[in-house]
Amino acid sequence: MSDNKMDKVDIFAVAKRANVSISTVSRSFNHPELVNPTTRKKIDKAVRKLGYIRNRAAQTMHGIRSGTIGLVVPTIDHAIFAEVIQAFSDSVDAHGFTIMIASHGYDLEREYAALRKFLEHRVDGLALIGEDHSQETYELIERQNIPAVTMWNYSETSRLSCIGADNKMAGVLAAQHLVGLGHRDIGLLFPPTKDNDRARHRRSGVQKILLNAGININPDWDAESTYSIADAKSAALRLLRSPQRPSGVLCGNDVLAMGVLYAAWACKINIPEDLSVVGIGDFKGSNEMEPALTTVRLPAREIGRLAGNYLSRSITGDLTEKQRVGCAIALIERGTCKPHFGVS
Amino acid sequence: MSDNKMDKVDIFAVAKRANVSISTVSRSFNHPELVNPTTRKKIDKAVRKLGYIRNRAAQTMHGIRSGTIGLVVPTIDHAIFAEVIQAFSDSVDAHGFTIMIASHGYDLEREYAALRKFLEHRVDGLALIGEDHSQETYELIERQNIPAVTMWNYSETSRLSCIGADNKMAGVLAAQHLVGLGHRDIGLLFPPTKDNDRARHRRSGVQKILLNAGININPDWDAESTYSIADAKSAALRLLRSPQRPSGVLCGNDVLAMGVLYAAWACKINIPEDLSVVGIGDFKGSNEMEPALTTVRLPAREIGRLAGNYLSRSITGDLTEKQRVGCAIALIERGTCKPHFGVS
DNA sequence: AATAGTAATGCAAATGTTTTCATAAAAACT
DNA sequence: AGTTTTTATGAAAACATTTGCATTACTATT
Repeated sequence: MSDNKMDKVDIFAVAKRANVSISTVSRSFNHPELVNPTTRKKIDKAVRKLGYIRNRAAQTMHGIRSGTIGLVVPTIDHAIFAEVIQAFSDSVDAHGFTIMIASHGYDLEREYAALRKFLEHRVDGLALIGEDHSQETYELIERQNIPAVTMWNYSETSRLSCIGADNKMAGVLAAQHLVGLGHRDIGLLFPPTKDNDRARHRRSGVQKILLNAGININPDWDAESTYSIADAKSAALRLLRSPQRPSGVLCGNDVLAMGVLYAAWACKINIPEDLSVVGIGDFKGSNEMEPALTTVRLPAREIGRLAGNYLSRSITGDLTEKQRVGCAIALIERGTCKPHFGVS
Repeated sequence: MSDNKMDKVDIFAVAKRANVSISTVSRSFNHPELVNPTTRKKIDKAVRKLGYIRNRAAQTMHGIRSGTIGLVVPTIDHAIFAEVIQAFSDSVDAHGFTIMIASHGYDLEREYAALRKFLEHRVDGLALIGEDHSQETYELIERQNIPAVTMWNYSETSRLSCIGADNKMAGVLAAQHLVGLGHRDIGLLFPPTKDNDRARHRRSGVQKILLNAGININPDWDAESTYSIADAKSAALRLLRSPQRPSGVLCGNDVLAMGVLYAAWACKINIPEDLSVVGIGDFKGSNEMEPALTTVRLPAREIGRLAGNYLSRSITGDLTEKQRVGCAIALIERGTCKPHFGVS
């Protein structure tokens, strides 16, 4: 056998086969310009023959970066997080980093545990979602000497670097649109706001506008749903079947809005003639629905990309300051809203 | 300052502060029963005071497992992969492993590169999607001494362990259903099948049934679309606007089917009265559509969970043999199909 | 031809752990 | 009280690399 896969193949094996010292082998990887091209060729050949793969753990022990970034999200299985993860991943991948990922299911204790594990692996940077984290988590991150960034949230006073959008403003825009169209009987469909600053801020934006307009929310029309179409649809069904139903519904995000659309069809309620619906997020597919969903656009891919870049560049030392980026958001008028002139 | 965050805090720092040797510190982590409870307390206190976090890289160098698993998927931002990733993640997380993730965008060279990186990090196991991989990739994996599993595909003769479903059968079930309802003018909407065994096998199952039934596919009705609602909708729009349109459409997966549904609504074609649609996958939300989507159920979460368990247990040594698991699939009749009795 | 400079390589220390082996102290037996 | 056993701890080697320093062998300069 030419390749004896049983013997461990480390840098010594390569050195032996190429008839050089391990220093030379190491150098030919890390500073190829310092080694004679002929020698380099011998080494490359030995490497290929033996199937040698460098041991990053050993490098990391030297204080060399691990080349990994830790990413913790509430859940992966989420249209919106999947999109941001993808963009983030593409971005850090381009810089040569490898992602470690974990999801905590909106449990901040699990989030803390995941971060600890990442730190044991000596990740070079950390990325999180939103600004709701345990005190312990914040302290843990600040104690380390590595960059960290949160995505989706934006605030001038955030404790960590953030790249996101003003969620309160998103709620404001959504509510203003519906109110501006003359709606006063407005239903709400939001996710639970505990440990979820994005949902909480959106909701508070909505409430501010409704308050200003002198509209108060009928408790029957104040629905809650987890992020799941099935859940959203059944919550919306209850809402739409209440004695009198609202003329418009504001949703915490597009998936919930989709649930409302389905529920409306199931009840033979026409959209937008009989009911106006506004989402938040502008997920993939929201533009393709029939009618297309009116929503507030939050640029998921841009956020992921910018965060990935920021983190990568902070790690390599190109960037040193904390950064707070608020991406532009805008109401996208499509087909799910109509002016309302009914009796109030 | 009590916590001098500037000095590097390693096991020596802890030992010094607790007035013991590093051996004792190490032991108190790995074999706590061997160290005096009083000493242990001192050590714990020093650990907390210093914010010490163990260095997994150093442990890994010792031949101790890295505690990581590498997962490569075509894309993360995909309803179906997101679901399988989530289930896989939850499952390996329960076993204490951390996931490294990468996506290759259906480019097998990038897949190979991602696997190499994982191996540099000395992952304890590998998970991939499907059976279409480069020769190099297979050889790379087989050369290593770690377990690997592929998800979504199933075959008695797969080169690696697999946990998935018989995709050809999925195509067969979908086609049989439509043919069984009397449809003979059948359109197809499939993703590109290059380097995608799942799509290819589904399609071949469909073709087998259509051939048996003496139906051949009108080239105008043989549409292709990437996995994106926008793409699927516009492809479906072209299909439905062709001179004569089919009475039924078979789709490579549920997202494409959703595109067809949207396209149909846009064309004022009633479903299922004027057009029958069958998907494959039974994604989250497929049951909530109006009408609910008739599809072939593939158990994404189960696949992810089983694969995670299999890999974890193979790593810890509980399991040693290669495994090939075919999960049950079934046609789920819902609201998007109707018998067809028109002229053929 | 002698000297200085440069290119290529090797030696050995360092990195942060775990673990084996040795040793000391304490506890349990006669 | 002396011996054996048990418990608790430390010293040092091992893990797979990188890198500063030393050394050797060329090449160019006087």
